[in-house]
Amino acid sequence: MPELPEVETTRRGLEPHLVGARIAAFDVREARLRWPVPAELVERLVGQRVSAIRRRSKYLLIDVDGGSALVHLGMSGSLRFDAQTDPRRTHDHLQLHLETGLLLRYNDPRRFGCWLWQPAGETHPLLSRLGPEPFSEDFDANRLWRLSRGRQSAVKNFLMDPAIVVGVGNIYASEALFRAGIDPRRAAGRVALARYQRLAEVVRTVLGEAIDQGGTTLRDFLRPQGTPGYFAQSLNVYDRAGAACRRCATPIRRVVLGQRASFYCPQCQR
DNA sequence: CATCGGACCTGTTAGC
DNA sequence: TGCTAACAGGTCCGAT
Repeated sequence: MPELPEVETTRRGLEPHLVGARIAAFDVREARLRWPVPAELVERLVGQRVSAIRRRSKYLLIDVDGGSALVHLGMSGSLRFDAQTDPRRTHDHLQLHLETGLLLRYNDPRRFGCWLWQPAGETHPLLSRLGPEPFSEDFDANRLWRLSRGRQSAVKNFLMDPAIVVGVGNIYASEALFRAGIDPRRAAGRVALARYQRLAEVVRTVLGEAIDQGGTTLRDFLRPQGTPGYFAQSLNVYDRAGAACRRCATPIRRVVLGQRASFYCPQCQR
């Protein structure tokens, strides 16, 4: 489900009620996530006060003394604030009881997400090989151009490679390539520098606009307070196969690249 | 190295 | 109405 804008939206929704709160209890109802939830995580979190919540790529880091909970939402994970009296729902696998009385619940039907422990001062192996954040200075056209030379794989797959740049998932890769006018099937090594210039810009603007809109709610994404995101109404190509291009009215096409559905306008994207 | 396919899971929907 | 197959916002890992 979540790409960078949805994770950032989640982070912003958690921040006001989570930072400064002490964790009174941490219930693991189902430890079988992508990797088993380690017992150490429970020991490390209970009794601690949350000092910050950060995001790196699509991971959330909940900081306490001694380290951080490293949280990934996978395809179907979500975090939600509940009152103590709200009943647990199906797939509510974890719950943090805050001393304020709020309950932070982690729901994840497919269990592709993870909750792990990262000791202070260490970088978890999952984070160690990630490329730059899209809003950082390290992400620019030169990087895209340099790293793509000789690459035969589709530029869409290249853009979704977290070693190149983090946070661009299936929705926003299609959307960015539409805005840049680049055919998603084009070999990454056959995209010129000037076009990567445009791509780097629109990756930032599309992600930024999506964050401003609270993310994209296609089926079930909700913010921690229960409200949907509104970026779905701004999508130009994603999930619009057969519909008219908003720019030229040509029917949007769907193709599969790297086993993922990809959408583009055959007229606007070359 | 780059690239590909399979793996991990459950829920929803389209199609017969 | 019921069954089945395809598909879903991620990404790691092993084989080639």
